[in-house]
Amino acid sequence: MYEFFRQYLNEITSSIISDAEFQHIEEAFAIKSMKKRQFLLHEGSVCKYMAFIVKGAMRHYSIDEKGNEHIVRFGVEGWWMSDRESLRMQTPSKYNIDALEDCDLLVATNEQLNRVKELSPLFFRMAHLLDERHSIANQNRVHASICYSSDEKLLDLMKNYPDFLQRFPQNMLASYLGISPETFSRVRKQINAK
Amino acid sequence: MYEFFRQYLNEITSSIISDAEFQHIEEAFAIKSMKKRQFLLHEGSVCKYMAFIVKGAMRHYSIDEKGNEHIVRFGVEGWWMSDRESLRMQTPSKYNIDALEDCDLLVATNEQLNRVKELSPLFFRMAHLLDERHSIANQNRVHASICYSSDEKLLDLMKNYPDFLQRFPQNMLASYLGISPETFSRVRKQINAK
DNA sequence: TGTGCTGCTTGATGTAAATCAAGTAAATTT
DNA sequence: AAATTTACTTGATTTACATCAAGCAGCACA
Repeated sequence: MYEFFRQYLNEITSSIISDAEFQHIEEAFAIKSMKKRQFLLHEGSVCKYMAFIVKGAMRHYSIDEKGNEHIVRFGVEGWWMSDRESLRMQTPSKYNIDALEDCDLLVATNEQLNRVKELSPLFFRMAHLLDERHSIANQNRVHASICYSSDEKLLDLMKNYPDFLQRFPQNMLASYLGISPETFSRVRKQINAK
Repeated sequence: MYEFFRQYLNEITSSIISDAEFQHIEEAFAIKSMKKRQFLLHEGSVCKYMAFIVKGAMRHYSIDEKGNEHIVRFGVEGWWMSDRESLRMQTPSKYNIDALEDCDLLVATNEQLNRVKELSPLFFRMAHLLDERHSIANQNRVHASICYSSDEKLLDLMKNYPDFLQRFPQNMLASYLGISPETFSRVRKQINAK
């Protein structure tokens, strides 16, 4: 359970974490299992956890006045899930996070996170790298969302996250791209024809 | 020139930086003036600098095959400008950055940045906070871009960055929102009618 | 074996916004 | 001051995409 997390930390920081340091991290993160459709965060409440996904898949989304879901982010093994804004500022979230598959998570609260950042320099560095990557990924997502037509959006998705197409239903992928499921289906057909 | 930067650092970290520590920072950042329309980064080249804007305004944008500009970010006094992906990975950028007004900048290269992060814990903390904020801002931008119709996008802009409406021409604001200048003009009229 | 879900496709219709085009006003250049 | 460019608006037309609606296939479960 923690072994995968340890590997992840080594990899992302290009280091080998010591037993002593990993001890701190292990203490800060609790194991949490979630069944499909269970919620990690409900709109209106403050985000409790920063969650590392060991197994399974999740989605981070909002619901508008008309009841439409808008997925801002997916998460799979080796990804983090949280509403950072809500977690850091301790403000009510406008988002939901739930499990798309049965999940095994490692979760830490905001305080535990701050504590472990102080105790483990490697974890601190990891947090930094993570923010950087997250920042860059979001930048690219903004770019795609502003510049691309729906077929370009889909092609971009197919290129960057080909596994998502197998793993998630098309209506969710459509929501992620900001297009309707029908358009998704039609554009997909059109692309495959080539 | 550096005084504004020093204030900024104090503010964002909620600390008071020592002379000794600020010395390191001052050494890492060079003063750079730019005339309106001058480029800090050209598409295809590797981003040289992380730039702190002391005075003036800039834009970060791409140009598509049809020659249309897509602005992903504006920058004004107290904001940072760079293509982080290109700077950190030292890869060619797909973006341009140029000055919308005459600018005074403080610039550091990637190495200088790494060095000053090592030398100054406060600067390191600042970098961390910055990434966090940047991440959150981009998250919200993704959300707006996926969920909002064009009038909601404009209202969102008016709420979050009211000064931009005075400062930047409408065609650029339209580009930033991912809508056409004509739509911007019409939607704006419609909103003001209320 | 049926009854209802869920996921996906396809066609018909509607609509928001892009594009095209023209014109005015303001700012810059000469 | 005239000429040119840039910024913005307004109307007409087109287009991409959403919405509405129906139908089908696979799966769950009773």
